Amino acid sequence: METAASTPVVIPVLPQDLGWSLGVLFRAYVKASADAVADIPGGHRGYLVLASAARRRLWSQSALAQQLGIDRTVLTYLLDDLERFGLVERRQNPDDRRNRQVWATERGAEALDMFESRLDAAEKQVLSALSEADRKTFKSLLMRVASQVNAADPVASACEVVEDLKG
Amino acid sequence: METAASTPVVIPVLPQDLGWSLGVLFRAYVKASADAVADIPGGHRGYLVLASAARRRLWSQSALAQQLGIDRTVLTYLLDDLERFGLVERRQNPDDRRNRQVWATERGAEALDMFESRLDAAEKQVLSALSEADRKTFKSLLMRVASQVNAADPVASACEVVEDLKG
DNA sequence: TATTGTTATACTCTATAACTATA
DNA sequence: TATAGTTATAGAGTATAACAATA
Repeated sequence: METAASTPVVIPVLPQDLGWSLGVLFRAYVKASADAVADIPGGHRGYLVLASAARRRLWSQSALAQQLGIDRTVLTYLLDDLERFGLVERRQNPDDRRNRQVWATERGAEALDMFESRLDAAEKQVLSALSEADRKTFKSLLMRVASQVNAADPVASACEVVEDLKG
Repeated sequence: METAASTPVVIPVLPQDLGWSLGVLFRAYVKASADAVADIPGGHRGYLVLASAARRRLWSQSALAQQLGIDRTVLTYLLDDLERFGLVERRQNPDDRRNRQVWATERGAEALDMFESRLDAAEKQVLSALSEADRKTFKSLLMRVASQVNAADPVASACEVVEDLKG
């Protein structure tokens, strides 16, 4: 063992890598929120489906799947579980009976409130390195980036979202 | 089909969710950088190993694995591929012959330069929603958060990293 | 013919456990 | 006994393809 006196404590080469930083933060958030969403099938992903369903039930399953960045076949299984738990339900769109809209049940809406307050705590824990002001700035910038990225995706362009809203 | 005049174009409920935003951005970055790291085994992950090896080769494999958020057994396969491509090599630590340090080869160091310049482009594309100033702010805040989160991880505390530096 | 959602299958990725060698 | 790394196996997660219903 040498003495550590001459060796730098931390050489932050990786944090400068956007992919590394995003990966670290994403994994940390998933881990920190695991308990918060333990009661819901599909974990954090299931929560996002529930949140989407509660806020607006105009999405078709395929649009929802792509918004969440998952395969539509995966969403089928996810919805099966969420429906079994009585949190959401599938209703046929009368205007286009091919697609089904995802609705939150009353019980689902109530559960959502609980999950959200729990997730707030997880979020604060993960972002605890930042001051309140910096945290707001960070979230605001992140939101802008994510929204643009999501809208720019060729599969789910803003146009298609509008189309979907009409359906 | 109704008229879209009365329906809002985008109802941003999901962007307020930290997990959703992080997931969207992370996936977008991975996708945007796919071409940039197509030549390197393990893709973006392989790049991170190479970057770590080139910058400092003091890490043991287990420390490296945890820094990257992957299992140590996964790193074994990753290193096998990187070594086969002649980008890195494993050297036994003379002070403790149980662990092996990961070094970048000369060829690996040269390749790294190329990958980095390519990745810069991917990064700018993904963050194109932000101005130059905002992008700097965002990256700075993200780095602070990721660094703290990574240091706070019980498995790889700052102390252990220092221990590792000595090895 | 094209699209939505479902089902069954196959594949990839990751973790678990057992093993070797060093300490 | 404990740890670093490897290997083989099993499992979870994901995508691919074929199908039925609807447009």
